[in-house]
Amino acid sequence: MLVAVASDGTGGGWLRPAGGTGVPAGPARRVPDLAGVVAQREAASDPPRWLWASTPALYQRLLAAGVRVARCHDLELTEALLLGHAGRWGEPRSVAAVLARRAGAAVPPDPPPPAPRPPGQAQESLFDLAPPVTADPTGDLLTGYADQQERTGRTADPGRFRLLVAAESAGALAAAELGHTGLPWRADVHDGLLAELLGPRSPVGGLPGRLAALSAEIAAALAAPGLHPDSPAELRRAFARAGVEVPDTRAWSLRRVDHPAVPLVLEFKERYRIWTAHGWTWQEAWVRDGRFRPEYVPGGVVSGRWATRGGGALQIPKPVRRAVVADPGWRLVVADAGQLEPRILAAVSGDPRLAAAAAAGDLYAALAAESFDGDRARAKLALLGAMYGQTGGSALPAIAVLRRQYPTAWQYVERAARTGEAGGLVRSWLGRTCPPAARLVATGQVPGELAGAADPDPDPAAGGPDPRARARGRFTRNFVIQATAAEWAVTLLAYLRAELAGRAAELVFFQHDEVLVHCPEREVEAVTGAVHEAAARAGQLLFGPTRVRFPLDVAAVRCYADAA
DNA sequence: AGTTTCATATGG
DNA sequence: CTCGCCATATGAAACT
Repeated sequence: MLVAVASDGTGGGWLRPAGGTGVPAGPARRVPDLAGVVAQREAASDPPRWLWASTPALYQRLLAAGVRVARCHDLELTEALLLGHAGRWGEPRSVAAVLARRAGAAVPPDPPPPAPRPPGQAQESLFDLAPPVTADPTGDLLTGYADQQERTGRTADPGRFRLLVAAESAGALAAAELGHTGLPWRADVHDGLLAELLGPRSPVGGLPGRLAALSAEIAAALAAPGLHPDSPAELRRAFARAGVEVPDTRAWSLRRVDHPAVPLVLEFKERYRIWTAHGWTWQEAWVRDGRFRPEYVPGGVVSGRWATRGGGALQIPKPVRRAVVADPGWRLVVADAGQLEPRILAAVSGDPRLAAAAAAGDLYAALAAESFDGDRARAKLALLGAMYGQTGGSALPAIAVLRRQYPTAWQYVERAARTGEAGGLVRSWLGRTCPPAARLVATGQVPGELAGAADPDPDPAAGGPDPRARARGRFTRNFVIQATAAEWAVTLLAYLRAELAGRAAELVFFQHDEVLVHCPEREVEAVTGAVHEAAARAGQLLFGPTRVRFPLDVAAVRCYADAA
């Protein structure tokens, strides 16, 4: 059962049941308490799949009212996937845009995405700002849904694309829930670690004590009074005057020179970074009531990975993770998928020898034993180099070994690379499509064929192919792996949130191939089992019977920093 | 003064 | 032989 649902902007809304193809099964019903009605239907024996325009626009209000749903169809996310599949990346995705395209009418642009919104400021939600809706939108929703069903049936692999749509929609639910729940964050522990790393906070907003002292020591070591070590240009000039020429002031460049200022600069950089990106100002903006609540954006990255809006949730420095602490009597179950991308390559390519290695707990070790004289590091570099399109460096001989011994896997990524170089589009396992090359979008010359469209602008210069085409080849080569890995991970998340429903355990963090569950100590065993089960089911759903395993490293800890 | 790009860090 | 993929965020530097 499908139920179209829309908010009226004042707490009420419309509901309209429909069949699986989007044909209405009755009239729309207007209710004054939308969250209450949705909660009732969710509690019934056969909760529907909710059809709505946008999960963030509607589900946040339901969550605020304490209501969760099991399944939805997010029309805008689905539209983005369908447009991408048709090579029409970036076109408007609203319900109005779907209907306009269907009718051959002028397509209205989408509203601009919201600015990053630290929870402290600007508490008004979309609903409070938007004018109340007076006309029933459920008819348009169902028309748009039916249109999407038809177009899904015409995709390259409708069965897989339906899985993609379901996974993307489930991911949107999980993302909203994760942002609502938040990551446990001990402000006092964070303060303590900032004091330890940075010293006392400056009352006038300047460098904190420890950084100011380091800055002075660096200036003295380089005989450059008043030096600002956070300025790359100043720092590089100061090193030059001290007789040390460096190409830039990156940490790895400085590490290669021998000068007493270098260790001081490296220490300064590390701590300065924490001060600016995850210091007191960040905490005041993003941590409330013991939780860090980032805003996740499912599908925000071209490869289908999630992004976040503000808060840097996906770049929390390792040392700062000490502030992520479970509540008393609770634990954090930290699960991350090891060696995910090479396992994905084994699964999608069907390379029998790589699949055999991917049946092992340590894929790289198995690969090394088979083909690299047991040299695990070399095996790893070869595989990563093949997936990233490495063309230089000391790993080239190892990459050549891989190419010879695992030809099916090699050809899979090589084919994706050549398609990209030629200006074509590639797809993930479930059918997420890469964006067209930028200049093709700009000129409207999107290739209609997926493979083999000629590059309209080949570089006439001698000495090799166009570097832009080469870069595009590396992008498409990696896209088919990274996008499929994202699909596997979000499928795991979808299964896991379903398995945790009804428990005290809560999903609190998700980062590409890693998931954190906060749960009472007594649930640790069940949660650990659930996450392993979710990983196994994700592999089966995507790839069916395969030797390839997707093992998880799971740790139950009090503090995030204690995992791995 | 406001906006864009660069350099550098973090994460996967 | 930091190289090859995907990102976000900050401050400095360089612009309009």
